[in-house]
Amino acid sequence: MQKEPQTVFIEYLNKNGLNITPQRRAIVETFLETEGHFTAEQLASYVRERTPEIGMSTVYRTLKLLVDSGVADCLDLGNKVDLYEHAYGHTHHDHLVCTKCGKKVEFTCECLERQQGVFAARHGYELTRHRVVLYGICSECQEKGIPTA
Amino acid sequence: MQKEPQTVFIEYLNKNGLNITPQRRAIVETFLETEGHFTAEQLASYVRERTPEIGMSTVYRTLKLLVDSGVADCLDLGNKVDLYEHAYGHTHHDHLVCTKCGKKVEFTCECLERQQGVFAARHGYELTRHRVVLYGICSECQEKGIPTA
DNA sequence: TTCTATGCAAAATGTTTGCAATCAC
DNA sequence: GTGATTGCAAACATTTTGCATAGAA
Repeated sequence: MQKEPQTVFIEYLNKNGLNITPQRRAIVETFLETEGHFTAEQLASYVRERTPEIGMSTVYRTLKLLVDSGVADCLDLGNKVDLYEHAYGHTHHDHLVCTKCGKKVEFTCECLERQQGVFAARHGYELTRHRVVLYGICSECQEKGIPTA
Repeated sequence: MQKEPQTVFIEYLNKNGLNITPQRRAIVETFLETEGHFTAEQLASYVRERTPEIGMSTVYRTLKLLVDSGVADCLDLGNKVDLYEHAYGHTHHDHLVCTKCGKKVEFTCECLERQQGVFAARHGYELTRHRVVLYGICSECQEKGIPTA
């Protein structure tokens, strides 16, 4: 049986002598209610729908705690914007991104998972993580048919 | 027999009604003399060693032309900084980055090259490109032995 | 001469930080 | 009370843009 993500976060706060504040509560709750991939800015606007008086720095700072506690993952899909997604209880996956509409699909590449260690070892690297992003055009955007420039 | 990269760039300029200026000349030459991965800022400082009066915007604008012409590649290795490398006459490769010292190794993952089309097709995507970055700690940094926090 | 390019300074972007006031425990 | 937290504004780093001047063809 697995812990609730909230619990994981609370325990992380306790363990590190950090306080549980209304802002942090609102941010985690909103974070967990929001599926998919979103920016800090988007999350902030969702949080403000219920708790209007939250500053961006608090959102950024709390997101950092969420990542450290293992509840959130921070993705860099190559847009210069950090995206966040649920991490706790989710298995590792990579992303396929539509370059027209931005739609994202998750997938797992078993072969890369297997192979990456081989490359790393070959060059004497101790692997910590990887990032695989495939870029393409999704079927809907292909139909809309703006030809690929 | 292959064209020289300079030639490719000059032809690109001509074809698009763009001028050949001393600045563009200095930037391409320096770009081609510089091996590896470097930022726009670094390239600018190399160019200025011989041609001191070059503005950053010109460097950025010219790098964009170099990428468009196929002479340069622009990489995003997850540092929020664009890195540039030689593209013309080089085959596609991915990168293995040391998270301590930043050292980069290039490799090719045949299996991903083969597999990526399968994933894309499965989700109805028409693939355009991919980005694979493996992060780890290189052998030298392992020896220096600052334990992985 | 005509259209493109340059360099500067200012804007834009997304994120981080300093700090005084405030809150959790 | 004491130390952690907040919100603001300012700082940041990187890249882009507007514009008047200068340059290529």
